[in-house]
Amino acid sequence: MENNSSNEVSKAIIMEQELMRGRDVANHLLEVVVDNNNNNKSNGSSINEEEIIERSMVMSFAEDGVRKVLRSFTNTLLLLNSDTQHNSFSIQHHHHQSCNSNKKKKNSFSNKSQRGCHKRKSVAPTWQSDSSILCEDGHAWRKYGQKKTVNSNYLRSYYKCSYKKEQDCKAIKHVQRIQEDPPLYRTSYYGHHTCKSYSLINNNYPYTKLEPASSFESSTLLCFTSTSSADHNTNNTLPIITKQEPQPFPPSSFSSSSTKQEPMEVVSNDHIDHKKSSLSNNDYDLISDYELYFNY
DNA sequence: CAAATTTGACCAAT
DNA sequence: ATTGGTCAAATTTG
Repeated sequence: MENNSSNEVSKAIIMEQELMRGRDVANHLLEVVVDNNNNNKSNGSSINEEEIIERSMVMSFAEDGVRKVLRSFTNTLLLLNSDTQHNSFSIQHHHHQSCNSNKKKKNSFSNKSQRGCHKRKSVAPTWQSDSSILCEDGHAWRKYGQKKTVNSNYLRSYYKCSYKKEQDCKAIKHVQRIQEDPPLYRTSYYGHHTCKSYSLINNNYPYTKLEPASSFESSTLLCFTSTSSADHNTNNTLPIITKQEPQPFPPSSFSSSSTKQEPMEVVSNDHIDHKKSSLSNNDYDLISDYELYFNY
């Protein structure tokens, strides 16, 4: 029995590692394909026209396919890492017209590196998901801003990959509450992770950790009444439990809404070593009652 | 003390 | 002029 459950645990860990490896490969492949596409466009070499057209069609198809594979990996990781109980959850993909999505290009202007000097991203997110909780997506994020948007009472929080500095990972996400009563949060992801990060299976202390929501909820309600003078502002912030887990590496915590996650060592490509069998011996309820919408 | 978050300033796009 | 996105100083966290 306990043997059985620890089997489940290590199986889940291995599954996740495999997924991450797949994701990394897909990421790499995507870079290659995109690079190739861009090069093809720019150099009008003197091959015959049909060949050019055909090749570009094939490459568009390839890029599209790689993106889909990448999304599948990402989504599966997300599911694997999210808490399962009682949470409605949906994922939506955005189909930007074929390949040439040159969303945020890098700072094409070297001139100034002043504050806030960046291009606005005017493109649909790579993908986004709505969830009744703020669930872990298996990546480490660093919050870098928060803003009230014009048509929402809730603040939008801005996160970038924690490894942006070290690994130049360009992944970004926005999180914003979009609904009050059945609380609903929308997380929009921009770009894919190119970092090697470690993600861990969620343990099973899941939902007990949601307490901050309570203060949030109540203050929101009181907002109209009267004496809740204290904080109007703060009740708009996301009830993120970001108090990130300080633990060094035992993969203990994956609280449902934490956005942080510690580094851990670097991925070893060739072998999966499970040093983590030390973690909780309970078995995990992986995905159970989700509503998932994969619209490919 | 370092590292993460908060918050207002700043900039580009609209 | 307004809005969304980012930076970085100040603050908090641990």
